[in-house]
Amino acid sequence: MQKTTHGAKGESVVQALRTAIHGGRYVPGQRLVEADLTSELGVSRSLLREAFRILSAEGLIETVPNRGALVKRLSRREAMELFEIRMELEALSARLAAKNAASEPIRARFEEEICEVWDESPRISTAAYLAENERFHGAVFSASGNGQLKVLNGQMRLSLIMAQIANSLTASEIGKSINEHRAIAMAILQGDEAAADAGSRAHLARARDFVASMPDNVFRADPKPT
Amino acid sequence: MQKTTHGAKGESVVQALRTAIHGGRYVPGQRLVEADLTSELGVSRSLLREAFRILSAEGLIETVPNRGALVKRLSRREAMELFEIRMELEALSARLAAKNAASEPIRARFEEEICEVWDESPRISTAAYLAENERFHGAVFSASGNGQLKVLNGQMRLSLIMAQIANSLTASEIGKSINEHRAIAMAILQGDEAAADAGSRAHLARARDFVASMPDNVFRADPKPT
DNA sequence: ACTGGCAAAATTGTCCGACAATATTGCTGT
DNA sequence: ACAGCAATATTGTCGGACAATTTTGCCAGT
Repeated sequence: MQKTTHGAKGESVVQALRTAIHGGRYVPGQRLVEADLTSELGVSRSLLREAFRILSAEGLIETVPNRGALVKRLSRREAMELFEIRMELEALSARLAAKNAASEPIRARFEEEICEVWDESPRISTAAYLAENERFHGAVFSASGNGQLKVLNGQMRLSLIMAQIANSLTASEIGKSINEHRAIAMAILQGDEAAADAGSRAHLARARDFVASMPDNVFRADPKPT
Repeated sequence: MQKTTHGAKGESVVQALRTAIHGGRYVPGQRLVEADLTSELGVSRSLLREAFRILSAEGLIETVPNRGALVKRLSRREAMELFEIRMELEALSARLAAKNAASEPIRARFEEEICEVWDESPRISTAAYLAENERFHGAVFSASGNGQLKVLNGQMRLSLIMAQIANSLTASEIGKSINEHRAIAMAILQGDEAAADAGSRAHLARARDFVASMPDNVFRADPKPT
């Protein structure tokens, strides 16, 4: 095993920060101080700042001039806008996946990635559900066969929304979500595009309404209240 | 007028590169050498590299380890995937815009931004059409009122696709495109969501088919032809 | 105690120079 | 025309430097 391939360090920094944010180790709104992170990650400011740019473009962090980077905290409006978009992208993805279900390798991969969905027992923890949720949606996007779509999915900041509302998730809500996952999975595996589309939209609509029902304090205050 | 607000230089570099690429001053596939650009733009390598990361995340350039940045050249597959997505996003955007047409300020702004579409005379040049095309689609996304959607639109790399096929554009194709723009604009202004949706899809489908008809050499060779 | 205000400390924006690793170019002899 | 190799160009990453700006901590005054 070689040292490092001269130029993979940058990517590893990005990855480290990404998983730290996804995993909730840095919470929305938290400030990311360069000096702290450079010593913590053992990289120079140059690399860290390049990583910030990448994460910023992904929407995971945001940078305020002269104040640096902070973990993005979505406003209610942004969250709703994202759901509006997500509904279309997920529906498209589900339709494509259903069409692709005829292809054996794609189908096999998909079935393996989502197998946990068939487990009807309650989930062990909220964190476990959040991870499963990301895996499920990721699997659908992968099965869609559209690489660009999968990239765009990464920009929908699912994990940020979840991090902001995680505390309010109830077992009942989680149960509903997983039941819907199951319905979508079945539709895809049966190659039923219309059902996959409708199931995805229903799933997203319910999730959207749930998020919409959250109190203001879980969201970043919207700019310009006149 | 003050010097600069301490920290706007980075953004200006990004903007300079962006417009240079959009405007075709750097062509797809062209390599972007750091040393050249730092002296040309008068900034340090640090800033230039940060700009590269941003542009890369936007999909305008791509970076190969140890070879640096080059203007992105889309493969046929990527272009088709983007059209598939764009069809959904534009249709959504058009529906939302149609719904918003009832709002006077939004409507006024939209009408102003797309006024050129009513001009039925042939366009002065391909470049003029390309600019008009971006303005039109941008206007629809703006009128949608969904900020995230507008951001996503920027990631669809319309300008890259156009740069790759610009030479093959005929006056007839341009005419068709603008007629479709007109139809979409009318549907939006009349608040006819269904027509706006259908018009957008038709427009995108035709554009997709046209791009699909291009010969292989305008695209980047696809990886893995086994 | 509380508050406004100011100086000190922390932090960011930007530049520069350095050096190893890798890629590209150009020469050499055949 | 060409394989091989050396010279050169370019990227990846680091560390330091310094001005502009923000944040913090302290103090006087009411």
